[in-house]
Amino acid sequence: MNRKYQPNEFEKKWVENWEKNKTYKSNESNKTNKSYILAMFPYPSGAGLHVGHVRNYTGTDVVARYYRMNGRAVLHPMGWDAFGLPAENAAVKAKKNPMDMVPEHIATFKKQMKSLGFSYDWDREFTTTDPAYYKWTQWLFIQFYKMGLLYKKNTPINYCPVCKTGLAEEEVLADGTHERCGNKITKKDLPQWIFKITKYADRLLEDLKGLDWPEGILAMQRNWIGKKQGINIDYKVKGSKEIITCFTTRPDTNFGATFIVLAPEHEFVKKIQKEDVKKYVKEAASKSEIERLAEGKKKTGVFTGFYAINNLNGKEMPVWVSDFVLASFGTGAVVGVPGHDIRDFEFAKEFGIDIIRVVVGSDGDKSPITRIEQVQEKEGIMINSEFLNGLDIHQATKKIMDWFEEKKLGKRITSYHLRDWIFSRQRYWGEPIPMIYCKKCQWQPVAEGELPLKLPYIKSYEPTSTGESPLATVKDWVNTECPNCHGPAKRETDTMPNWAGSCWYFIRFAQIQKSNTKDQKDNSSIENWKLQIENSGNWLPVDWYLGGAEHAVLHLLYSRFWVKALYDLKLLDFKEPFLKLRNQGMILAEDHRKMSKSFGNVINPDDVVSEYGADALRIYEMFMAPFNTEIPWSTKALQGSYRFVKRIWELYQKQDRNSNIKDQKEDTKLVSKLFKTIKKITSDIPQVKFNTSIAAMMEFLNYWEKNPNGLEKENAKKFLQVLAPFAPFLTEELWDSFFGEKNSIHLSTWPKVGDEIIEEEIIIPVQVNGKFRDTIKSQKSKVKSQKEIEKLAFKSEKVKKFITGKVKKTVYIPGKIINFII
RNA sequence: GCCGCGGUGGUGGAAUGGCAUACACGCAGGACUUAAAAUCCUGUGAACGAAUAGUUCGUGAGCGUUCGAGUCGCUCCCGCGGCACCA
Repeated sequence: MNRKYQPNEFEKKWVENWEKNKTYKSNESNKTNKSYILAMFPYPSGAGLHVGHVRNYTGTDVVARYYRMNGRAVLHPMGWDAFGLPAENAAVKAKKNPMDMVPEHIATFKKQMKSLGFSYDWDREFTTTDPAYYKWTQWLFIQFYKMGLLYKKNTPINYCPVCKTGLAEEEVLADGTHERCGNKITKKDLPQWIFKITKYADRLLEDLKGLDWPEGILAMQRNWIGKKQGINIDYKVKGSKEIITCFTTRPDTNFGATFIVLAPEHEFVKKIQKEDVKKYVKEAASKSEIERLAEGKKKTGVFTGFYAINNLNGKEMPVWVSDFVLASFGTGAVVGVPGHDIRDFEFAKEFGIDIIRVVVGSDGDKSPITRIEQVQEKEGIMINSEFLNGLDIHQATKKIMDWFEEKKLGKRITSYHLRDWIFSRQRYWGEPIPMIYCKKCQWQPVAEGELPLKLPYIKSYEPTSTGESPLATVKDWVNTECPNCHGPAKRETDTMPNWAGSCWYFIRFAQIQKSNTKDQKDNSSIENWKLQIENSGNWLPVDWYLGGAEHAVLHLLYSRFWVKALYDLKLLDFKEPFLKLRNQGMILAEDHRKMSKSFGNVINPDDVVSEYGADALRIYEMFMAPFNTEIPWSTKALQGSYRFVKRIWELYQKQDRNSNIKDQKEDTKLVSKLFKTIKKITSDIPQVKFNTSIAAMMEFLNYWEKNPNGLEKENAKKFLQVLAPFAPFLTEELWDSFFGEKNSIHLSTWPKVGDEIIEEEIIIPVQVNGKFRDTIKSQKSKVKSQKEIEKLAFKSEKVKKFITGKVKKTVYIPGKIINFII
């Protein structure tokens, strides 16, 4: 009768049982009643599952279980993101081939995930390194190439000298280091496959409006896309046929323009034969971007000897060269307005260039600008600007843009911070790029029938310093024939970045259905793609996506881009991959540092499971803090969650399981409290408020323990049901062994509770002059009238002593509060 | 500098504009025990106070709106994250 709580005794049994019965198999869906609930799939590292993974996957699992019990068709799959630098670097370190190592890591991850009771439909599992998967990744690459979204170009790119590969802008952190390995990035000229993501900049920005994503992530994507409205203004150069075009967002200040600055890489600069200019350009080129930044903001520069003419007033503006102007932004040429731009001011001061005030700000200061504090970058009214005088800067901007465009001296331009996506990696462990180079026919895609283009198993896969991937040395792989003219040709030897596989994996989960893969042709072709989408059961797009915020401008941006391109190819009928996104916060170590092997502060979930059971770990991680909050681990607090789980177990053991419902007298207050708890959990889970769900259950348990037999059987079962998403093992065991239920609790129907049953005492605070003085009890269903409340309030000593004068006004909100103003 | 998020007990945190500090951890006292662990019970924002009487103060600071503000508005301060010689 009195079984002790020993989770290890039954957790394993249920893992096997759920697997055998395919309890979590995705059922048929239809568009109106489906929930595709997805956690960002992991890179299976050798370290095994981290407690941070457990937090993310438990939260996602709670949501999936909740919707499943609420009668929705749920797709909740899991797979492995195994290509890329981390896997390869780990393999190099372990002196193993990644192709051998990855399956071992996956086996560990999978075993750990199962022990934690995540309700995945394992029939849909796959790995991005499976040729059966990446043949489609390659096929998609070819479709994008054919639609003109990819081009190959020799260009200076960010290069990690330690990882020996080129990188995308998004992979370089603000401090100039590589986001994977933390080493400093350099620049290197390499021929690259480049994705025209900038073509989609506007749509990537616009469509953010319809997404239910955290504000911070939306802001980061908006910033990263960095859309700016401005104008390109053409300036004639005195004594030359050259025209210098400058991009500016502040043409309103153009009457204050006193100089022009060109980037050292600017085309016009290359034509200048002046010795000091050549010297300056050479020096600038030898400095890396990081060195330039390290020099601080002190302005350097050299005068070209040329003057440009300001179209507005004929003023001659000296043309300078300076490395503070970036060739990669705008036109690589800037018109200097030192009165109204801090950098321009610094430059003008440094080289004794004129400063003209053209805007008066809210401080009313009209005096000449001589100090940096006077530089007026903000709102204001135009002066010294002829036909703009008296306008505010926004009106002036519009007016002068119109003026420039009418005179054909300028053109409105939208600029973006977003750069095209560098897609080549000079590494072994990635999808081979399915392109062939023929001297006669140039670049040709691999024939669809040839896919997958398999990554050869090779011994020395370590990165090289030649600027080529190790595949370049595999001669019989490289040398091939041209798909077009059948002459001799060479394969592309660079591979795709680790983001490629994760760009569309959520689509694959929906496509794969074990039952039909055998009959269904899986060869990469448009027909098969469309067939698989048709047969995919309307799961797409993803309804709930949960994962870390670190992917804000990487995976999340790239996936959105691919989906939009696929929509344009009519290969998908939706434009956004992830409708709702939620981030989980990081779990720090107990010492408030990051968990790291080198600090020796890592918590292994396996150890926690074997000591406290999976349910206690799940409950703890959901209870420790709001889901998106960064929080240090606490073993003490974990023990508190363990006590909670154990007390539930023991409470059910105490109950008299043979008692008949009719014999038992229910404690109506307890039932009312239970229903209130159920209501709270029902509304909390979809809001990702797992911590307060558990607090509510704890509160209820504290109360229930005073009268263990106070609930009849059906109600005692309801408590288990709302606990089930959080503690799947314990609830299933009690459901089965205590209540003798034949079907899984996880497929049972979520308890419904109406308002009418919740009868409870409510407390009405009494305030005098807004200060709380006493309380009056009332019934929720029969709230007392103002007169009754007033009568009771005036009887209270606590209230009476503060009513020192006449009551001027009484504020009574029925059922809420009464406030006497004296 | 710009963008986003936050600041509540010793700690993690709770609170549709209406009893601030739920729930948990920790701590203190007690029960059980030869003892410890485990478990259970009680207490636990601060100040004054013998008090589990009572009063005052109290959600980063200051104003404001309101009968009433942790919550709404304004001005700051601090912390975290992202971006940045971006014209």
